[in-house]
Amino acid sequence: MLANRKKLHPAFQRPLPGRHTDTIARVCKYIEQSESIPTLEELAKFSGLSNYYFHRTFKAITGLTPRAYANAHRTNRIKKNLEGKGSITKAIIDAGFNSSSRFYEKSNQILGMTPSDFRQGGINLKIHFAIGECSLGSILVASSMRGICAIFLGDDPEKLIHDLQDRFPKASLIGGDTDYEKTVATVIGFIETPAIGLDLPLDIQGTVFQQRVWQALRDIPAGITMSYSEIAKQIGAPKSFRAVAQACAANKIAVAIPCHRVVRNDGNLSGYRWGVERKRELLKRETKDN
DNA sequence: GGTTCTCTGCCGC
DNA sequence: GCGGCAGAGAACC
Repeated sequence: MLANRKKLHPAFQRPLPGRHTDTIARVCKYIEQSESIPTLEELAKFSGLSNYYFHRTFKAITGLTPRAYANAHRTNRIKKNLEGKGSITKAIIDAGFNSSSRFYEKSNQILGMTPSDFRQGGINLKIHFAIGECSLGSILVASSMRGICAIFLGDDPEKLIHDLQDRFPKASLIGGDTDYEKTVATVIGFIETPAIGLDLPLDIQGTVFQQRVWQALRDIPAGITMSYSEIAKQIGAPKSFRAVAQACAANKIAVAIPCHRVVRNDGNLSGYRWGVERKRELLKRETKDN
């Protein structure tokens, strides 16, 4: 079943991490230290590569485009700034947004709520959720305004709801919405037949590093598995395989961010937050589909 | 609403 | 391995 683990899928036949890992790491620092988002040209110049090749190399190593990396960093910065004291406008400007009105236009997209709600710990954040049953047991699907923010699997529906409360302690959780049942049905359909894919927006919240790991996971095609250290190499941080494992464990969106496709170096399944038997079953289905 | 920038697929050397 | 073009779409002003 795991014999194809070493085969290089076409998705990975692109500029390989390694040769420019150091350069890209320097570019990442450069982005982090910049007050505003540097242009592609500026970054390419800094790296010594052409715009085109720099862009592809950056994405191959970090899993994010330079713009997406800079945006993710800026989002983290605004969140940090809002946790501190001082005015919201100052927090926005200090994070590198050139005007607060522009930020407000997109605060829902960026924070999922207004900055003042965010400051209060997401007190007005609305999350719709529903519980269903699938062949893997109980399933909870939850969405914020931006998209699916959680998919949990388990045996006990009550426990899944408690988990959701723990993960989003201040949000108002809205259950029993019949419209939302459709979303759950779509997700269940995807779990039963992974080959159909999941064409729903995701609300992926995490640190820049976690997002890089999760993006790398989403790049693993169905039917293929990778090890934690392979993922670490893939994102240009070969020594960070433990952090990769932690990022996998922190994944809140089961199956859609396929952390089940990450296994141990020797091919053993290793752990799975939602039960190793479910991991085995998911991988079995995916190899059957291919 | 026009302009500029970003991103990706494809190709050539 | 690397650079370049074209075209679509997003972001900006």
